[in-house]
Amino acid sequence: MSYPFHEIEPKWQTYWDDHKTFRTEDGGNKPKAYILDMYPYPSGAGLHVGHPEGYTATDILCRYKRMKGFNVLHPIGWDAFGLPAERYAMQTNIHPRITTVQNINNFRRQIKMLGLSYDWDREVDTTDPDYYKWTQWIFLKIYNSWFDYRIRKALPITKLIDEFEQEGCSKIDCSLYCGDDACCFTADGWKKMTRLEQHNVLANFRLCYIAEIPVNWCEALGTVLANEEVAEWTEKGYSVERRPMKQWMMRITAYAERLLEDAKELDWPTSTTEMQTNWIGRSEGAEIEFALKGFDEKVRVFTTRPDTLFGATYMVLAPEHPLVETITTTEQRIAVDGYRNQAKLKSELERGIDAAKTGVPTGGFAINPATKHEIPIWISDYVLMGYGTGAIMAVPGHDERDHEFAKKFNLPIVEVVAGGDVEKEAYIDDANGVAVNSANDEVSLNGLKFEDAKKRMIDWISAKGIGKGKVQYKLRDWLFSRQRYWGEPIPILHLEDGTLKALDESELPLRLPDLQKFQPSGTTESPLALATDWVNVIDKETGLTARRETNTMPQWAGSCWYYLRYLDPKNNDRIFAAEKERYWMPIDLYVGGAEHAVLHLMYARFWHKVLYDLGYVSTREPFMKLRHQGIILGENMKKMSKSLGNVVNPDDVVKEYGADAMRLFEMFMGPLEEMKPWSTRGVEGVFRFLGRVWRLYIDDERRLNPDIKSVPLTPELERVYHATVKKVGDDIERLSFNTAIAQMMIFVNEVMKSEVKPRQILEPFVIILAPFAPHIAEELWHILGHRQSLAYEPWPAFDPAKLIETTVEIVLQVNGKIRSKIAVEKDMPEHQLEALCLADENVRRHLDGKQIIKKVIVKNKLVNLVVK
RNA sequence: GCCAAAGUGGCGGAAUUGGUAGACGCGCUGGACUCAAAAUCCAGUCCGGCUUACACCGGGUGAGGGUUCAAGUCCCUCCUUUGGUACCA
Repeated sequence: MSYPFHEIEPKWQTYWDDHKTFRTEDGGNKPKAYILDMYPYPSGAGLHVGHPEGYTATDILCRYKRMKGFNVLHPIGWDAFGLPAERYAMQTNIHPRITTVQNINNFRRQIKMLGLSYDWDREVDTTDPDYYKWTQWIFLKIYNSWFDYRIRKALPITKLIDEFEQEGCSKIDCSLYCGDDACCFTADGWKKMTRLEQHNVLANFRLCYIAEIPVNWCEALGTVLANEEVAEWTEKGYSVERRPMKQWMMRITAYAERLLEDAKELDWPTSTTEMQTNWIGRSEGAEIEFALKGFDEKVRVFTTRPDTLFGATYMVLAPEHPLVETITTTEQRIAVDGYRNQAKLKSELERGIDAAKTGVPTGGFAINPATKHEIPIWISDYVLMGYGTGAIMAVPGHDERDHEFAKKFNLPIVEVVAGGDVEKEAYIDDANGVAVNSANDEVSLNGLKFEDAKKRMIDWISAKGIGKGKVQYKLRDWLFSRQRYWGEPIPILHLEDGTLKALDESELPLRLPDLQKFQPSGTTESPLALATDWVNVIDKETGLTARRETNTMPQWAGSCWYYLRYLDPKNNDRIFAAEKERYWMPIDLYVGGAEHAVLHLMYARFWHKVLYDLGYVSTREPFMKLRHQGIILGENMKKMSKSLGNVVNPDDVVKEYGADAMRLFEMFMGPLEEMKPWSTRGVEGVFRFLGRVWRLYIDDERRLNPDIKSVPLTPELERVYHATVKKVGDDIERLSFNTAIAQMMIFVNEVMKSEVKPRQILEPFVIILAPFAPHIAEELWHILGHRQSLAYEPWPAFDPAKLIETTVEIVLQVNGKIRSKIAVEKDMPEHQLEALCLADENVRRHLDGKQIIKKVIVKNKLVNLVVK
């Protein structure tokens, strides 16, 4: 007979809803625990078995923590903007709002069906204007801020204007903001600028800005994609081309150093921290200026090996480098233009696939500042415009790529670090190499190892004013705009005088206009461009005509801060109350998919740091502890997919075995973070376990099993009970749910075997079971005579004294091999153990005729005799 | 190529600090109950040898080496799988 999960699961779900059992108060005397799931994108396909894995894990921890006396914040919401809903609208003309609401309703039904203990009063939906009002509000905060490198933090742009008015830009290193166009001005100079001029200067400083950059444009989707999104869509068969477009960017690069540093204090999977570190890609080196033969312009290069400057025998520019135009000679013009046109057609990815070196000489020459030699300047697509300065000094003796290129095009190779054979291959050992052939009238690196040589070279170029030490990052600014309808409108006006104007906070939310059609605009603008009434406005303040920004925000925007809105989800006056933020933050545990290792998790950290600098949040980092749930494969060990027909639908599993069995199985499969296959047999296994639990407590008449009585405990039952309380608690704390479940099975097996079923351990066992299988536990608790939910019952205590076994098994070894086992009293002194070992018949057989040369005795564990 | 994580029975996995490898579950085998089946319960189940049996012996945690009285666990080399990355100067 199976137990009536069909009846009891909906019953308790209704009870929890009606009683708002899991509503959380802000504050109080209890210690707090903020335990967060990555909220889902509510797709039309409904919940996948992968979702409940992470959700069940956190749910168990939350239910346990409540019993341990914590005030637990455990919310859920919907990441509901996004391309799938919009694409569906393009096909059907059904407003994405409608499908989004339907999908959310379905997801909510499925999540409730699993008995997850969320505080539903805190549900958020990123597409709700009351939510995206605050996404836009953060956008404005970021737009109206700049990063002050002197104190390494963001400040309101008004502070910068004040400074400009007082002392111009004299105290600021403008090259960090304006690059080569650094336009230095005095306070007077600032005041004399026109509105537009001032606007343009400030644009260089803002954390959010518009730039014309080559982007990944997808014609079929009618939108640009971030570099990191390209792979996802090309896999689905969409093609992407590179074209320069004006796009909104966020200056995440300003935070590169802090993102790197603060990651050290996080309890995250090493692979995830590692991926972020690689993504940021910090490297230390120098920027060096090379003079051009016959031109006044200089070329700047970035190198991590300034110690090899004497070995730079040629230079390579990226095909898109602006100076290519200037230096190309008439003889080389045709070849250079041809090569540049070819390079333009290739994406960065395609350039990488064909690793064979190509390139053409420009005919121009640069002067190596150390050797004074004229070195030829080539262009090649192995130099990327997007990294460093888009130009390199080529040192074929000590760089593999330069070596390959030099070999192919017969360029000179000079050894400047001794230790290898530079004719054969580049010698790149920076730990052992010693500088040679590296001296001129002013400086010599000869005899120095890498670190010293590098330092001396940087000192020299700095003194000469032709370069400086520099830290370079791979990380690029965040491409923030998308040509979509179904996203947060960017609250910016383009005024007719060419300036941008941010909306005032009081004008938020800037709502999406309703559209009749959801087709792409036909231009590179989003469908919002078609909403002419919405787009064209008059700016009240200046009276100028204006156009609204038609780009919308990327899907990451809403998820960059949703964890903060949960703290105070209904607040209409503020993004959240400061005291609530101080009470709840930071997040104690964050669980979600590893696919968000760099994107979501880095963008969210970035926004958090800006909000921290501006004083809105009190912690440097949002997510103190992070874990990823592993992917659940299909029964055939392959990734679940519709085409393979191995997708498991939670609705079917719950229908057949119930939510408790589903939860239990997902946790019993193996370690949370590992990849593991679904197994219907496995579900049946835990389902049988729940059936055993039911029959242990309940007789055929649905009454309490009459064998459950207040009777004295046997020592065996007492020990297994206390061991279970301890192990299940410990295992939940370290998210080792599979072993916790195994221990509960051991307990139930023991009690089933026993004639006596003492109420004093069976009653608290229901509490131990409850975090894992809450419905059956509530029902048993009820039948045991309680009239309230067990959600806040205290977690049972265990008595460590009861765990100690009075007898222990001692392993007797000879030469490390087990020869016998004996049961002895605990803490038997070593000399007695030794005596018993020597007396053991089987041990003696192996000692026969041999000499004992060493005795290893570990109390309560083993005796090992070493013989010869 | 580079970086990271991981390789344990027929299967999913356990072994938290160097100290009894294989907990728990699945599957399988045998038995009980039943007219029969399902369900349930009991027993066995790493591989091999020997044995009526209890026992006993040998081997065993991807491969090979090392440290140690003792290694799934620590060190070195290699192989495989998964994830990330892709000329980042």
